[in-house]
Amino acid sequence: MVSKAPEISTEIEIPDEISGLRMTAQRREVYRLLQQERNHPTANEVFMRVKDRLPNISLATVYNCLEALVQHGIIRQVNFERESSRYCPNLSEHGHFHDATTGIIHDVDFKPGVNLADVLNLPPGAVIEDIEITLRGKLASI
Amino acid sequence: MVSKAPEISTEIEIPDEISGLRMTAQRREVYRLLQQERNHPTANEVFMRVKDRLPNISLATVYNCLEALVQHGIIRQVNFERESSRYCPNLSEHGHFHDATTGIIHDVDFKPGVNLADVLNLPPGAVIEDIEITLRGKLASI
DNA sequence: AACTATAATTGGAATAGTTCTTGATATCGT
DNA sequence: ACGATATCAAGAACTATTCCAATTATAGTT
Repeated sequence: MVSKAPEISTEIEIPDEISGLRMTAQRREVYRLLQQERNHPTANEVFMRVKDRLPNISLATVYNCLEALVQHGIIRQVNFERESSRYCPNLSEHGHFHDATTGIIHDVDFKPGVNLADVLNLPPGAVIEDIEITLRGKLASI
Repeated sequence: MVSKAPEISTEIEIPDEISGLRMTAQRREVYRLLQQERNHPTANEVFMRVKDRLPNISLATVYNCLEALVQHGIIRQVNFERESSRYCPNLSEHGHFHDATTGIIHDVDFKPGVNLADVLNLPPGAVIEDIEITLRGKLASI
């Protein structure tokens, strides 16, 4: 028996369980796709792309998987206005810049040491559980 | 002819035109309602309340009015996750804190002198046209 | 390995918010 | 008053998402 050559594939290994969520075949492929294509796809885009590997997967399952992954804090759901939700595997606290010209969504990180309470007049006693910062604009061609 | 006594009503006067948008009866009532009830109503809530004064107004018209007012920068549209859009006459740059316990939405102002670029690592060349900051959490009962 | 209880998946139907369409009505400029 | 244009009303249509019921897969147990 010949020993396997090391894989050249860039495929991302995904364990059997993440944060207490069992990785079924469907969840694994949905998550893998989000890791690979970091362009904030919609559920439907995920559905279409994941069909390459799981031809029988249904859109409902993609929604289920995305919801399970979001619930367990493995991915984040991102909303712009009332457009379809988009999904993103970047868990660090960050916002999004939506380039109106190209439609591309850029992650926007906080500068180090920034504290929201330094910036905003929060209502007294407010305990923040979730932050969503979305910017819309254009990238000036320099 | 007896001269009119000064009106006791708290009714808000609205001119015939705002920012180039002609104020029809429907737009006027929609706008007036938003000025009076600053609790970020949905289109449907606006619809139901505005019917007191314009019993024949349709939901489609409420949507049309809200859209026209938003387009002309007279009111702002506010979105939480994928819930129904809400509308708000507060034009100053501000965010929203959504209290998960009561469902109440609080306006959140920036502290004076704060500049977004000081806080976020924006993509180079980004020209921001619109900012949406939404916070979700709870108000600790003190 | 078979058995059972539980969880996940599927496909289609249902839902909800919003937009579109069409004909009627109001408004503006002449 | 008249024609051109804008707005409105009512309901149909659309779309993203959720729900539902039946099937399939999985994990734990014997």
